[in-house]
Amino acid sequence: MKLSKLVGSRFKERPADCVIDSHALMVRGGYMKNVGNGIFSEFPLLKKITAKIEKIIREEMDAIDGQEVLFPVTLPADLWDESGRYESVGNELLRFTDRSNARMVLAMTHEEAAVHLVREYAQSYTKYPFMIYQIQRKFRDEARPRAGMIRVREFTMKDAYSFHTSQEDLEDYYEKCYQAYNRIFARAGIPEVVTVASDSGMMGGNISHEYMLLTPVGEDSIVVCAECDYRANMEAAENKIVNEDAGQAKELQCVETPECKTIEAVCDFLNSDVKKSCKAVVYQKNADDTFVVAFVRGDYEVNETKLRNLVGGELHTAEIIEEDCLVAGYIGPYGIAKEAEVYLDVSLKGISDLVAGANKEGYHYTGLNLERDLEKAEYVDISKIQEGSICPCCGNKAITIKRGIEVGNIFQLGTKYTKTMNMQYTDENGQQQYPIMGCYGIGVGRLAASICEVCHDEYGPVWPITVAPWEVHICCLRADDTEAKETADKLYQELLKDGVEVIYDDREGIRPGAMFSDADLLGVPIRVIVSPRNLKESCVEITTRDKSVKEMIPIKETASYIKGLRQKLYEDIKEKVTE
RNA sequence: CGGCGUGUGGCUCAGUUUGGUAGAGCGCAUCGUUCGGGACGAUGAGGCCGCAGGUUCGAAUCCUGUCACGCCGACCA
Repeated sequence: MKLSKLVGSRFKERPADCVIDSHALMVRGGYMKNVGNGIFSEFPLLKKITAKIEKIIREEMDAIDGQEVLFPVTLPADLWDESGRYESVGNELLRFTDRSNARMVLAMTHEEAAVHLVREYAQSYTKYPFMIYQIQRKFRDEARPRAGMIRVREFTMKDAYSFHTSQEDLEDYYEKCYQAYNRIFARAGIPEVVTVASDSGMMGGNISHEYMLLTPVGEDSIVVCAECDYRANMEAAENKIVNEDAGQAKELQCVETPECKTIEAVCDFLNSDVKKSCKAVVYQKNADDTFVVAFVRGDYEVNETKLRNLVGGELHTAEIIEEDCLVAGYIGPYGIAKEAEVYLDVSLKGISDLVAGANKEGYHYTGLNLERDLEKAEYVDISKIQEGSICPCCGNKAITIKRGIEVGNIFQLGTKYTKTMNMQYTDENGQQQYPIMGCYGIGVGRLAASICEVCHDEYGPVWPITVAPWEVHICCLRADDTEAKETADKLYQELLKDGVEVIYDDREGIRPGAMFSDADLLGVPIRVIVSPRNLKESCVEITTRDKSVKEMIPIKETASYIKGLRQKLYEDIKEKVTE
């Protein structure tokens, strides 16, 4: 490929609306173009990269006996009625009607379609286990797309669905997939992707893992233990708290605390320790009238995901008005209105002397002892784990919080979809059974952007050779110089003949600086510089995009040197792939 | 859905406060001089200033509405 023909333009200035580097570089480099809110087109440059990522994914999925299929993007709503998700999923699911007014959806995930495809086929236990996957577009009407290709509304995803006749078999396969995913990310040049325990969310099921690329621009908070292997999404991380120094029990007193509506104000006013205070956070359940009040220690935050799982319904931020049974700013667990559903966080357990709202305008209690003063004090885990907290796995106070991009996930779904959609098989005893499912996703475009995010410098991406748009980039610095042109042409042809993927910048009248800048934006791992200056020494210059190699190579040895270097780059990546 | 912000040639932005009929740099085209980290000069093309109303002799500028995009939050396999 000659660079002069590559569709897509590169430019110097950072686009104004790009917040993260990978977004800015991929726009500047002519990789993609924004079409609408969270919707992008891919130029050839990005398409080449995503095609390589897809190839790696296909190879690894096929290696664990996956079979590629293709589901439609548009699905009749009936199918989503079967699983109940037409109703239960929020606005991320784009619903519309066709010309005959039939209800349709744009698929945001394909569990329903997968069950639909195989439920007649797989009526006998002899067909199991099997896995089907596809690499295809999805649409999710995200409330807030952001960060370029990291969070978009329409995107390419590999989604896989496995079907099993026993939990053990699912777990075996889950483990295989777990390893396949590690190989995929290592082969794509980001072996540093870690797995974390996660919340299953709307997918249902029990066990699930997310594959996280740790980077400060990530939008998920990841809990990592410095002492052991424990890693979890903040949403799912158990918060273990032991209030050892609980203090002396004191008399329960109702004290006046005027205009103290925040926990900080109360503690300031009473000159008390925030760690001995009780903070209330109020939600409303399922948009009905039920208030859900979560109490956590004053220095903790409510983990809404954990709370939502406990409550078993949707939660909305509540606004308390005067007619309500609660007193905004003065809510406490003692003497709270019976209408409210109350949850006490484990962070409150064992504190004998708490400051808490008195459920009365302008008053708080001091000396509150939940075990003593409440009829029933049950504690649940609904607070966010913090930096330095106790690791739920090893018990050390070694928790750190990092940021990560979720590049893939795997779920043990169980029978949620096979039951609701009535998919059954006959087992060896002639009994009807529901198959057990797993599902496994990887966002292709997000993966490409994530690689760029962790593999770039100030001038452009530094693509790992396994996903790079080309392997070698030839810059002919003076295409008007006959000798340079002929040398570069010849090298180009020779490399092509040997099956090397080459982009050849043969443009005349482009100054070296501009040519280098373009090459940096393309991020091709091996660069060959042919110029009159180098030719005086009968050499060409060969560098790597990451600057680790910079050699003058005699012209005659160029092709073999490049092939050797290419080989080495592939091997460097292969070394990090665990078998 | 709430808060904030921005819409002016392909890109980055000025001009809006105080209305007078649109600018700069980059990019693009042609010519010349240049040529190892985004050169210089000359000439040229390209914009009904997001859209719709309104005020006015006159609107990019003031008013009303609307749409789009971005950021923060809520939400999110």
